[in-house]
Amino acid sequence: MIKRVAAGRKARPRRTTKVARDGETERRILDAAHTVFLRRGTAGARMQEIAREAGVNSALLHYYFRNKERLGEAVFQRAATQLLPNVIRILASDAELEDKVAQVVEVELTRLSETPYLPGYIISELTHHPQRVPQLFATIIGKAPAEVGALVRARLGEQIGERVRAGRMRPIEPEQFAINLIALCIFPFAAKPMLAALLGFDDAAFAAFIDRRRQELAPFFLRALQP
Amino acid sequence: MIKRVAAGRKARPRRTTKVARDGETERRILDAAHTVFLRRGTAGARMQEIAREAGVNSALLHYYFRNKERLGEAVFQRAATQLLPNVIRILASDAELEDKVAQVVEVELTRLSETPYLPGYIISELTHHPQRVPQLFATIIGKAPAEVGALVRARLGEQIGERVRAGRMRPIEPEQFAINLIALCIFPFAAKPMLAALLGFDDAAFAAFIDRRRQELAPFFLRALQP
DNA sequence: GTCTATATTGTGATAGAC
DNA sequence: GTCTATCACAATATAGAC
Repeated sequence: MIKRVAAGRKARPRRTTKVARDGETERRILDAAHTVFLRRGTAGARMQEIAREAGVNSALLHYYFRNKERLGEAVFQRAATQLLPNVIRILASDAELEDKVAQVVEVELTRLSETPYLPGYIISELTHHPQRVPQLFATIIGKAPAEVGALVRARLGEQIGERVRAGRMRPIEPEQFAINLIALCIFPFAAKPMLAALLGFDDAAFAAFIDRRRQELAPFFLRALQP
Repeated sequence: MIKRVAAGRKARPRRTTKVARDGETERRILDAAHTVFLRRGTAGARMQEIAREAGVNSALLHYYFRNKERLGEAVFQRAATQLLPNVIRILASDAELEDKVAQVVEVELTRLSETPYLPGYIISELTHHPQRVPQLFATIIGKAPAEVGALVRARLGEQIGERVRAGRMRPIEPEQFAINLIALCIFPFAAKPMLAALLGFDDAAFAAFIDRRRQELAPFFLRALQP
């Protein structure tokens, strides 16, 4: 049992150096870690660089996150949370299939325009640590990954089936449907550095490219499904 | 000037331990490095692991490649050479547009099925070292990257233009054309670990998935371009 | 060319003062 | 909670024998 001194009053430490309220420092560190991990990858990231980026000493990183591995997991989960749950929610929703396509395009291109390094980082981590994928996914979406897959597959399969029977759509496996859509949204960002070199895109040109894409992509995709 | 002893005869060192003829050891090391770098990424790869994989001592890696960075570059160039030049050659060729699509699908899915880690590795490296991209590309394809981009763009643009004027195709920028096609080919491999978790694919199921894709992808893509 | 042994540096992590 | 100082070890790189 912990002895309470001055019961009813929160025990606050005296501020001898700069001290952040609430979880502000923790957040600053996580933000910095996010930046550095996305730029360098988990293996290439340096605790020292994160500390500098956060404006604190590297000992503090260990104070808040214990070690590099845990900090890396926190960053990965935060990053993956920005990428996956939205798509899953939309694809599993009750919206019309055509609306789902438009929504995925809109949501993903918007999100990725804000954090263009995200796909490269996620793909990189998944490729280099495939064994951790199931657990990480489970934490992010709160269900077993295979369960989510089955849900999306069933829901999409149903909607596709309806349209095929009505002669309005060509048969396609729901998995292929989902992957094609996601590929078209994500790949340009994952390949951004390559496109920059090959097509001479700077950031502005790339942004314009994506904006044009925002208009064209859903119709492009839906035409491919016409009977 | 180096003094020649026994002129006319190549100076060969005595074999005291196991010695490989030709460039066999160098090749073994490069193969091992390829394996390890693709699995762990450049930053995560360990010279020691590469040496073990190659069945030699790590000092030999330095003998042949001087340092880790150069070894990494050799691997990257070798890897990128398996992925890029084929596509570029096909897209810039004189073949009919529809045939180009079929060829790219066929060539890429075949190549990537053999080395599924490749896209994840390339994307990872590009993301984490964007500044090195132009030079690396220049070495691989023997031209300035932007030049290649312009070439492909011009050739595709011309072919698309013909078809649009003939009312056989919907207008699309050549850049979007190329990226959509490449995205549909490469993304499933880059996202393989994610798909494995979400859809419960093991290697055999993934291979079957790709085989079905091989049939469907070109028609799918071409339908999207119909007027 | 290939090895063993070792130097040198980089980097994650902890101790302890404040 | 935050810092300075330092430890311990991992990893790259080199020297030199064979």
